[in-house]
Parts: sequence; C-alpha cells; structure tokens
Amino acid sequence: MSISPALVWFRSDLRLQDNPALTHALERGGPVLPVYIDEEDEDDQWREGAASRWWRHHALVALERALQERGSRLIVARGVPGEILKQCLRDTQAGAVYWNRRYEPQAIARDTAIKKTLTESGVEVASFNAALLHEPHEIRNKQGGPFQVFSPYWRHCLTRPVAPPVKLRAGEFLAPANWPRSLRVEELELLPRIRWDKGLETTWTPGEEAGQRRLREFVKRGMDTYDEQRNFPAHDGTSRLSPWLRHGELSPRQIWAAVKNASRGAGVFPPSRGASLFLNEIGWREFAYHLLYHFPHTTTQPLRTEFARFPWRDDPGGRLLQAWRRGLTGYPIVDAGLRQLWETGWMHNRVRMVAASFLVKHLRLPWQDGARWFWDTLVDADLASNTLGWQWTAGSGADAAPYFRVFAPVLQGRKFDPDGEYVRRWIPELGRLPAKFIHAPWEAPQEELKRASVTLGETYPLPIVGHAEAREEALAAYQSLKKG
DNA sequence: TTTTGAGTTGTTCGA
DNA sequence: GTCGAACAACTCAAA
Repeated sequence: MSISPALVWFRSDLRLQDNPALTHALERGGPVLPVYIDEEDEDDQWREGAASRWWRHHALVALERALQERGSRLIVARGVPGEILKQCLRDTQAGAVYWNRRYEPQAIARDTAIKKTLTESGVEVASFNAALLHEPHEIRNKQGGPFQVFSPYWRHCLTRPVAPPVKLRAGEFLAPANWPRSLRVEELELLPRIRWDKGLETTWTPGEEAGQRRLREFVKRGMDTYDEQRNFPAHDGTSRLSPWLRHGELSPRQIWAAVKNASRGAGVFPPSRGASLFLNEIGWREFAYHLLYHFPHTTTQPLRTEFARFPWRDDPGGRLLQAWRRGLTGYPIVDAGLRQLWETGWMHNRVRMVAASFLVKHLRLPWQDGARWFWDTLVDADLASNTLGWQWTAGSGADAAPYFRVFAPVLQGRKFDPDGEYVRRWIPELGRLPAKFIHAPWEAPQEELKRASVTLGETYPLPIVGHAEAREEALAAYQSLKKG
C-alpha cells in the first residue's frame, strides 16, 4: 500500500534548508505537497505593509523555483487557511499536514483551531520550531515565569544547547499523482501598482540563496569588526540579515551554526567580541518573541501600565507625524534615516534608535504611531521585534531604560556620522554643506548656506522643535508618570 | 524571605 | 577640551 501525500504548509519559513516541517514530510516517505496560502484575515489589525509584501513576492518566486529544481511545485492559494487546507486535503487524498510554528497572538489562536479541527477529522498534524533558537514556552526563570530583563534572559539561554540546522536530503521530491490547482505568485498582487519599488530592487535580493550568501559574507568579512563598525550608518557594518530572517529564508539556527563554524579556527565560541555582540542581537530577537508570546497585548499597549497616561503632544492635523514620516523634521540624521527607510525599506539600527527616540521624546507622539509606520515601510517588519524596539524607546517596556535618556540628534549625528556621509547620501539638498555644519544646518553662517545652495525653510526645513525645550518637556512628561 | 545589585545602545553640567 | 558624576524610581533576578 502506498503512503498518502503530506501537505507542507509554508508560512514565515520560505526556505528548503533547515525546514523541519518539510524534512519531516520527506522522511515520511510519501508524496509531498508544498502549499502556500496568502491569508485573508478580516480582523487582523497588523495587515502586512507594502514593503514586506514586495519582499514576500520575491521570496515566493525564489521558493517556487527552488522547489521546481527538485521536481516539485509550490501550490499557491489565497483565502482562509483552514478552508484552503481542507480543500487541499480533499483534492489530494493527503493524510497529513505539517507546518512550522508562528508566535504572533493571532497566528497562535488560528493555528491551534486548525490543528484541532484537522486532528478531529483524522488528519495527522504536526508543527515544528523553525524560527527560534529557544521557543518562548521553553524558557522560564527560577520562579517559573517569563523573563522580563534581557541580560538574565540571554545568560540563561546561553546555558542551553542550540539544535543544529535540519539537513535536507539530496534529490528530487516525490510528487503526488495529481497536483491541485494553483495560482501564480503574480496573481497574489503583492507587488505595488505604482512602481515605487525601484529603491528596494537596487538594494535587496530576496530569496534563500541570497540570504545564505549574505550570511557567509558577513561571517567572513564583517562579523569580527561588528563591535566597532555597527554604529556607523554610512558603513556596511551591520549584518543586514533581518529581512531574510523575517521571511524565514534564513534561520537563527543556521546563523548560530555559521558562527560556531567560524569559531573553530579561533578555538573559542564566540570567536570575537564582534561575534558575541552579533549573537546578542539574535538574542534580542529571541527575547522579543519571548515577550510577545507572554505579553501579547504589548503590540498596542504599554507593558508598564502607568504609560497609559503619558501626556502625548497634541498634533492637530497630524502635521508633526507627517513631517517625521517624510523625513522633514529639520534634524538631518533623523531625516536621513526616514528617507533611507522610505527608499530602501530598511533603516540602519543606530538611526532607528535616534529616529524613534525623536518621535517619542522630541515630538512626544505615541510610540504606537511610529510602530505603525515602521510596520508599513520596513522589509524586515517583524511584530515581535518592532514591538520590543518601540516599547524600549518609549521606556514603557519590560527592560526599562533610564527616563533621562533622550537621544540628542545633533550629537548622535556628529558621533556616528562624523563626515556627514550618511546624511549626504539621503539628503542630497544638504550635499554641499561641510561636515562641520551638516548635522545642524541652522548653525551654519549665511555665506556657508549660500555656498551650499541651502535656504533653510525652503530647500530644507528649519527644526520643527527645538532640542533643549523638547528635551525639558520630555523629561517633565516622564516625571509626571511618577507614582504618589 | 529578604536583600542586593543591575538594568543595550545617553546627555548635560560643572570641575 | 576632557572627565566624571548626576540624572527617578522601580522591577527583576539571583544570592
């Protein structure tokens, strides 16, 4: 008797290597049907942003091609996952469904319901960990609860073994007798109608292969100097792996293994200070998932409840928010970051902190507004990391930053972009200002501005808020939260 | 149980 | 110009 087919439901794991659900299906011995469902969730308040959709389109095309090279296909559908899966099971006489787990609150609820229904109807269902080194439910502190501070969390994680990547066996996949109907990836209409994606195209190469290439390159050339280089946004000093990670074209286990492999020569793990700090960032991603899983309401609400009464600024007509989004705040380092984001779907991490701090502290606009904008525009938009990042910036999260930490945009610019190279790249209208004035054009003498063809208030805005006053007001706002 | 020390990424002020 | 201290109060982890 032949073995019935198995469905592999691809989601945020658009890769063939280190894909436990896929490997499990192959090892079962029967035909394998890779399925991708473009989800229609009516009440999902975190609809994917356009930049992320662009990436997903190309990731799916790459996955489809990789499957075809192994004599298989990608069945593409659109609709409500539970129903699509049921239909697929009927059409193909499949006896099993496998997938890799997701951790967003809505996804957990939905997957649990699907698992229950399918199991009850006699289908074998199994889910796997493909996205994390350590799943949130595995990690507990000594009191048995979730960690809420990064350092002890990560210290604890580092004492645990990390599973090696799951190997995909060589050769072709066994195809089913008949394939169900499939849409073409183009029919999902993930690409923008208006061609604003040129900047994305010239910046990124989505797909598992390109992600692996970038990982190898970074480990070889960038990792050991990561500690010194990562804070300079004009340099390519960060890994830039986030978008591949986000779409699951790359897994943290693969990253871990690559770093381990690199440490064989050095004889220690991690092999360098740079490597150790790089793994810390992977740890922050893990921590973000840990927090999202245990505190699912924090995607929209502050973890520290007193922040619900934070005195946000009144912004009639949303003018301040709009200026921030467009990169027209008058603070070059902030504006450069927001323009890099708009053009490439990505922003350097140092600048993310400065730009986010500016929104929350200088403009005193709700961090949720910033989180929404990042969600819409980042190719690496990840609910867990985005939530953690913004709550951390606002000081409303678990890992409380000192209230007095207000990034000074001019100082940050001078410190981390000393030659103004980053600002010049993203704000061409300031391109001819000398480095001395580029982070504070309003301090430049008239003749310098004239020579650089800059007319403040016309070719480039004057600061929309003053630093000193904004800082004072922010500190006062934080003071007002104090109990008693 | 109680206590202690620490807590990603900073800025300002005064010596 | 450089340097160190001050900047809330609180929560969490661990001893």
